[in-house]
Amino acid sequence: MPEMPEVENMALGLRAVIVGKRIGEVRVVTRAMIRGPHRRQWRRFLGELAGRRIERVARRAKRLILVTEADLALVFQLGMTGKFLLPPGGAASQHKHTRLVMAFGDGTELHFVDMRRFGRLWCLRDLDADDPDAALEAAGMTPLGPEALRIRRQVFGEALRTQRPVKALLLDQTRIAGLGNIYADESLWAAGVHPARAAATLDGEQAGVLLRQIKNVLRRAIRAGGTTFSDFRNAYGDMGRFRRRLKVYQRHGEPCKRCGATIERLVVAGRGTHVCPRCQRL
DNA sequence: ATTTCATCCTGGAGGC
DNA sequence: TGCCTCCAGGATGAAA
Repeated sequence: MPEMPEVENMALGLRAVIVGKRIGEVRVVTRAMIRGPHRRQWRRFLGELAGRRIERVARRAKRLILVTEADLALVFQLGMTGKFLLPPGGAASQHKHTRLVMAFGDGTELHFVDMRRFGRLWCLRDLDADDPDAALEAAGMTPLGPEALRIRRQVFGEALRTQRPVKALLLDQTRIAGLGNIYADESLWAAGVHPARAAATLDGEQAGVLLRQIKNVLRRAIRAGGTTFSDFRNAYGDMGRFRRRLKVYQRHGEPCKRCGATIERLVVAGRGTHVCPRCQRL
């Protein structure tokens, strides 16, 4: 389940390898993943990529963006299991769940692999890589809130003015963009806030602590290479190292690392939620 | 308008 | 062993 730290690590890995490469052919294996205004003409759009160089690899929240010459852009929304692989054997090692193959002029290949097919690819033109939001919205993508690592305290406070559970707010990409289920649970534990608590009941100090912990958890997860549960790998196939640093996620039945109470699992905002009943009071 | 819920999809887990 | 059912989980669009 790639969240922002996983996508950031994918972007880092890809950037080092594919920026400057010239695209040869793009083969779409699963065309149902194609979105955007050029959906009907996807074959033509992908044909236009041929011969162009990759200029940038960018990230916006959980979306990974490849920008080519002439400002053509491929925006990947990775869903549950989407990932990129740079198979050393090229086409010979195509994976069962490969959905798209980008072949480069030098003979290497980039594979997009997505077992559960929740991943989407938006094809769009005229993307300003320094400020992609306008183009993303024009293409029909859901508008995103501020990046979780960049959101300012006051904006976060305004987002909290709702009776929804605070966890639902953290998962709402239109209010704060980048968190998913793992890092929402981890941030709430670090801040000592119960996920089911109505967001608006946090006072100013608690809101500040929560935001600091969100940024802290995300930064540490990025540095650790992300979290691997079943499926995440970076472009080289390596697993993330953050899993053993997790304090609550998927640790139900085990002791809290802060107080020793038994971690519980419940459902909040329709999602499996992990909480220390002693450290995180309602 | 705001919030919840079903849907998509597959592999793995658990029941019998 | 093997078949069956159930479930996770991000984003979306429909329903409440």
